[in-house]
Amino acid sequence: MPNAFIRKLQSFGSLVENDISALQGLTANARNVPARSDLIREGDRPGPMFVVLDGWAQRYKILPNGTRQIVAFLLPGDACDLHVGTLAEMDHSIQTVKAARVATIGSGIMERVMDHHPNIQRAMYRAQLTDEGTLRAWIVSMGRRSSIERVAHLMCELYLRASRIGLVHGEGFELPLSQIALADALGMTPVHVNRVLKDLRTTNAMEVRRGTMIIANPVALAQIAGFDENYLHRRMRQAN
Amino acid sequence: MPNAFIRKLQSFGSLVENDISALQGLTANARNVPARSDLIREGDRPGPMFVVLDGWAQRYKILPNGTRQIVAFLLPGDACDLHVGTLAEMDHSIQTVKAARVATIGSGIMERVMDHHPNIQRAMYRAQLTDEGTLRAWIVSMGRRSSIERVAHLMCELYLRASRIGLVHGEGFELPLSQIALADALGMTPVHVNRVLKDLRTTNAMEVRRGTMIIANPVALAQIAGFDENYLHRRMRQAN
DNA sequence: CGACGAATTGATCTCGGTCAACTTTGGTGG
DNA sequence: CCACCAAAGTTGACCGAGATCAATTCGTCG
Repeated sequence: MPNAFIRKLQSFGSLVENDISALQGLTANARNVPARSDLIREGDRPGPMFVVLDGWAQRYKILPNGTRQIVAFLLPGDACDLHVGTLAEMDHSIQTVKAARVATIGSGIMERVMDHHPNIQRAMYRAQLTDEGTLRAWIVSMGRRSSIERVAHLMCELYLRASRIGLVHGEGFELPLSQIALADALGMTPVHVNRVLKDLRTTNAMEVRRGTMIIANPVALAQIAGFDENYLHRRMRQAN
Repeated sequence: MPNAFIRKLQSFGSLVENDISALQGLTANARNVPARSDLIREGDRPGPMFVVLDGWAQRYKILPNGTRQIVAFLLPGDACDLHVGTLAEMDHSIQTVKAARVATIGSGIMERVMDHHPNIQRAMYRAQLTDEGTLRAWIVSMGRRSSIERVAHLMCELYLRASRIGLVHGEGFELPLSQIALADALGMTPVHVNRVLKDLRTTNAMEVRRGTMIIANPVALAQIAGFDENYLHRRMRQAN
């Protein structure tokens, strides 16, 4: 079975045998990385591109006042584009959340492969657009949603993404995020995240137990999140 | 002189004569669009891709509760990628802010051109990555910056972007955004935007007069915004 | 067992939102 | 050229969602 990166790209456009073996070659050097290791740090010169084959990672930025903002979660199959030499230095860091398996693709190599494999090029471009959509959704959440809506929305997003890559088993999936991490992703304080989670738990919408998120009532959760009805149903159905 | 779109792509990688004439052909059908016209609406099927050649546009989303979140500003040269058929329907709308000149590139046509022009492909990909960086910066602002920092940061961003495309004249540049629009971009209320602008005005950092933003003290503004010192200096210098 | 990080809960505070009035600006038509 | 109108800007009074501060409790791992 092809790895998570290949599977993700395949979902964005058909790849031929030749494309797949190229990707296989690119990711052959995958290594295991322990939890909470920085793959690259803010200020570093953008180096290689990383691909998460297994486990979770996150992009984050530490502000001058010491607070942290997580800007994206990277699930298996996700690639960390590093501005491919456009920028002089990284404006944020990338770190594993839990133990992960990540492949490293030397800068320039990916571009060369894309030049020779239009299918890969196209799939990467589309993956990029999808990521952008996720970023926009985060901005909407942070700007105009209440804290409970924000939490619910992030959970819906993660649930959807997890289910697309086959990480949902039964009613739940592994959520290796502390309340501190959630707070830093949602622009809230850990204390308030805790209270909101309690709310969601007592209203039987969802629950996090020992690193596993359980969505007891997906419809209720999506309604709290303010998911567009149509959007929700289409996606939730196709996901299952 | 090539149009703003071509100039922007050139800044991301060299284009040959052949590439440029292809782009010229793509944007030959540019038309004038009055202010506040929707180019495409949430729920529409993603159609063509739009390129702003002159004027301002914005991406925004209206939430179920009626509030609006602006997710990006599009300046001359910026393209509105529309998920190229990945998504069944738009999850946000795109609208002109002021009278603008926009070219329409049929869906599929851009992909075909990119397949035949690797230089364009590469430049588009890099432009995409840059846009993503901007989105991440917005998330950081909304999550972890105070209202005055947020306002100052957005102003720094717009100033930088305007200066890169030659829109800064003397100490200021045209800012066709009402306080309502700023509020919707920053996740604040118009009332509070007004107060923050007053603050910035009385501390002589910056000022908006009749649609023109004047940065009296760029260093002070950047300090308020929490711009990374190095980042600031490098960029601000290269911009002038 | 001991210890440290994370989760939980209560008390209190504050930044920014809400509500409401009034002023300024810019555009339109008589 | 001015009267009028709508939209945007401005200001004050008050409120509340979420932050802050602080104290336990819980879980896990050496």
